[in-house]
Amino acid sequence: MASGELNERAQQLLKTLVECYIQDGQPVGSRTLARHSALDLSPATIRNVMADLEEMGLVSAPHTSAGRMPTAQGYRVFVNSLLKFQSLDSGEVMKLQRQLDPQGTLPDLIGRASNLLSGLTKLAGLVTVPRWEQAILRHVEFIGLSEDRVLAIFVINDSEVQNHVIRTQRHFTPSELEQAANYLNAHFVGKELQAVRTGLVAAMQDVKETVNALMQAAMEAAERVIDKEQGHHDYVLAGQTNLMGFAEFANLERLRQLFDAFAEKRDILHILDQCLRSDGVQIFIGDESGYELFGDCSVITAPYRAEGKVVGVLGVIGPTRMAYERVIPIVDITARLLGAALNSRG
Amino acid sequence: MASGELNERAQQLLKTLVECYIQDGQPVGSRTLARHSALDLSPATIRNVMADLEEMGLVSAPHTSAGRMPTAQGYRVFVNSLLKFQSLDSGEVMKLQRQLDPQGTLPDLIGRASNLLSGLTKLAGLVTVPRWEQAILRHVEFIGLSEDRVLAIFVINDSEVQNHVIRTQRHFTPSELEQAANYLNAHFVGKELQAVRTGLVAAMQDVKETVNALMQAAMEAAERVIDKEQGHHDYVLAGQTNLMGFAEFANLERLRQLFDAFAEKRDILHILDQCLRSDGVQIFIGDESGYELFGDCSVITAPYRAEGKVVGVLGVIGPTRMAYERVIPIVDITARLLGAALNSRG
DNA sequence: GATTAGCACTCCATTGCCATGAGTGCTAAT
DNA sequence: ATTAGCACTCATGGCAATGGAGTGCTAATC
Repeated sequence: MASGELNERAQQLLKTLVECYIQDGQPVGSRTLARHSALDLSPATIRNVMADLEEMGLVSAPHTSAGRMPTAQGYRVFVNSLLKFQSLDSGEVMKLQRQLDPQGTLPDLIGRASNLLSGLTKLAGLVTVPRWEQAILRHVEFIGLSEDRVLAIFVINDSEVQNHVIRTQRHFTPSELEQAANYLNAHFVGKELQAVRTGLVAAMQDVKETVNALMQAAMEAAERVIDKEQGHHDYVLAGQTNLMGFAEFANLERLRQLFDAFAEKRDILHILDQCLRSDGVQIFIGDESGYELFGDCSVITAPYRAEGKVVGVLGVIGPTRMAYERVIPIVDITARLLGAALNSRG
Repeated sequence: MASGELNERAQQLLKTLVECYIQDGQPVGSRTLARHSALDLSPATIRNVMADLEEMGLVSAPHTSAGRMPTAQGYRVFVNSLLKFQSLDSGEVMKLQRQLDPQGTLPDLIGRASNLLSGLTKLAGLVTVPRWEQAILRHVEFIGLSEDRVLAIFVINDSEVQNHVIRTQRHFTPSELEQAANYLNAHFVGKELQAVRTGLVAAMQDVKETVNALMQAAMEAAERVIDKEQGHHDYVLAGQTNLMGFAEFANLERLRQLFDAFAEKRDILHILDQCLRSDGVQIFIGDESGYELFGDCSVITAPYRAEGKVVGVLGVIGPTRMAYERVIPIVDITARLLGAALNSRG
């Protein structure tokens, strides 16, 4: 057979091979394949096809006399063109919707989403904390705490509140603080945070000397707010213990690396970030993510939106040997429902 | 030998037995014990003593022809009366102090403490989020968000801010909101949160009808704040992966139960809560905590204070076979230093 | 009377061995 | 092109033999 293309039959066989392997995690031999594929072929024929698939790098055998298992590349072909999604039954969708009702705090909602993902898929769930691209200042407030400490409260977008303690050079009276807050509210409410910063720099030159020191401090606080708003990537993980069930991670050292990566967050966030730009379900199989660390893992992600804009990513991580046809729709719909929940908090 | 008391020699032997076992995790035999104990005794004599210790339930042998290992009770005697703490070298203390400088946000500080604990002990670190017993209202602020949503901001104690979105029956104008906030600030600032609640109930009857609906909503928000303030136990965990190194947890099922307990938080918090009332380092060995789940774990905790009052607990969790003489002082000093850091945040 | 040497005994862990069975590749027949 | 047949490979599990670490007991010793 030409090494370039996969004929109908080879595809069918690869499909059932992957399915079998996903189901019970053991190399599948020609006889099993013969029984499970709808095709009416003898094991011997199948062995020939397998040899071809192996040459193409889609399957491999752990040793001479074992069956074949799919390679990362094999999985890739499988999900790209052979997979038929399983649509969720409406009961499950209802349950999802119920669990994702928009009540409660934002972190709570995010946590529930992550739990849902892990619960439904029996894998580890990941949901990034949403980040609105444009952060619009709604309100500023200063409250004196002690001699030299002022609490600055920034209300951003719809209901996000950030507060920072500012250390000031001298004491400010309540009326001074109010005056400063009024000034800022009058000039900057409704503006984008970045604009606030640049605006503040300009304003510094006009405003009377008395409050200048405070303004300076406020600006620092604003920068911190911007930093947090833009740089503060974070995600919520759930069900990591689900991963311990899989034979793939029976090796404690392996498991430890994975869990360390979860705690370290950097690498995971890097992967998730890449998905912010895509606009549908994305699938990383094996080390396609670029990290050897995730060697025999797959990551399925989908961005979620609020008011039409992508504000975060959610997904699951598990062994490459996962039930893609089930997991992918779950990730997809969870992203939609989380988006809907965010909108209806509006 | 009488089964009641431990003579000098038996104590000494128990001590070295525990030390040896802690060091390399394997049942220690009479010969090894003879070599490591300062006493000049033959293995045969030691075997006799061991038989006594076994009868008392302080040591046990996994099978006939193996050495002895300490039971939970044996560990208990060890830490209660045989253990000599190892004082930390000043370099380590300096490092601790440096890492725990009071800069940054509160959650950040807590996180660093937890990391330090896990880093120094190579176990899992636990730090509860501090909870000030008295929550004094410093400031209230209402900000209109949309037709029927108002953001309520409560500043509590020194620099803690809580915010809640309230759904209201009708729209409130900014001046109405300001009026309501002024009223609350005038009457309740400086009061304890509980007092605010009862005060609000009383006030509801006086205040004019117009803002009544808002007040009602505010009261709900206040209750939520109180709930969160009082009921919102939480802790920060670090270095859980350290536990994977220990042979005690080589069993994946065992490890999973443990990690699930970390994620579930309930049981862990329950244990930590018990330590709030004690006032020094506390040690749970094996299932002394009351949870079978922590069968071969020990938990070492110490409460930490701010302004003289206990506000939280920190500690570590690891296998019973841990280096108590090193871990205990570390937990102790970390609690002190965290307290100091909290105080100097002013 | 306490301590110790000596000895028989127990039990675990390791090793080597063999049988089994699942599965392959190849070749020749269909 | 497909398939039956066959020799070959390799992982796995059971089994017995072996070695070693350590014990308990008894009798000798200090």
